[in-house]
Amino acid sequence: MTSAPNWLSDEEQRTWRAYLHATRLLEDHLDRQLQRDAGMPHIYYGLLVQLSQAPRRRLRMTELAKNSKITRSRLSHAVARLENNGWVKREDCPSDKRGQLAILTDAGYEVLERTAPGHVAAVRQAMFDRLTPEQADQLGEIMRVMAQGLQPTDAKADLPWLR
Amino acid sequence: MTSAPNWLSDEEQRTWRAYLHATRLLEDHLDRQLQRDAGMPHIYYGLLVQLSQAPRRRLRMTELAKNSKITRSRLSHAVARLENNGWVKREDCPSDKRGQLAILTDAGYEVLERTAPGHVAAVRQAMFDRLTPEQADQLGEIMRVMAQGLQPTDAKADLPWLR
DNA sequence: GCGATCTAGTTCAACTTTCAAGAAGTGTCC
DNA sequence: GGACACTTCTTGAAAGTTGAACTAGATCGC
Repeated sequence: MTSAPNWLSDEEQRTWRAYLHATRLLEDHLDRQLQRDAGMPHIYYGLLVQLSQAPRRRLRMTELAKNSKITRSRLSHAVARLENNGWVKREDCPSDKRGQLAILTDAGYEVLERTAPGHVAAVRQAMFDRLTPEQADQLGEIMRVMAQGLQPTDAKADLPWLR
Repeated sequence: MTSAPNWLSDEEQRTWRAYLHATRLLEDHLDRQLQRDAGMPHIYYGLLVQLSQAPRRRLRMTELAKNSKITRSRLSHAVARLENNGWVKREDCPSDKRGQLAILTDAGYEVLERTAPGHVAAVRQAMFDRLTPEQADQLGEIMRVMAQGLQPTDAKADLPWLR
């Protein structure tokens, strides 16, 4: 990092600022919406959604963490809390004795059934209702590009000179 | 909410999922980058940036909270921590005895000088280097629309029938 | 088979965030 | 000027997150 800093242009700064504002406001908004209506933060709700879409409503912890882009530590705490609520239960993984399966309970499923419509409405109102179809497409493409670039790959894959 | 839920289309779901992934990965990435290089989370760093750009490097707490899209409570805690680090100091507001000014110290300014280039590089690498100029423009416009829709306005302004 | 190494998941302590409550100052209306 | 409502900011406790350390089981190399 010995070269002169490559500062953002005015336009880039405006975009970056808008990105920070929009993402922060939206996450706060959804956190409050779900805390009020479902009694849990947005990310916990997302865990239940993941489980509900998995075969037999169950996933290995690591799998669930990867899908949700959170650390295993955070997931451990989250699942412990959801288990306390009776919305998730754990089982030992039969094929790998280190493994744990997180399983969506019927009670958990019912919470989703009850709260999903309101949540979708909130997402729609904040995002899709305000964007033109073209903008929604653009956003999808942009977010895919960014997500791909940030994906934690095998460290080695990024360091070919070490192979 | 008595009508049938207006579920997201497949395409919308893909976009929403990509949005969640990208924003989560990026925020985590920047948090780690700044925790490592500057010893504070991204949002704290953003507070110092705000202050550095304000006249006389100072802002009223409420102003700073609004600019940064965080609650005043959160800001109180954050500034207390930054004050402990010696990067910010507080002063009473002369014109309003309830008010507090948060002021960037020289030490705080130096932290920014030292760490800003690396942070900008991280932002660039994660976002602007991966997007075409057209996409960057689109993203800016999209984020402005979303932020505007989520702006906590006067409650009354949203409820004209109550005026 | 066995030691070295790697992976899955949890736990602990330190830190951050949230929400509700409260202290203190301002503004308004009469 | 005094009651009332509102704003500013802080505090404290509960909840959530982080990163490192740890246990247990799997896997690799020989």
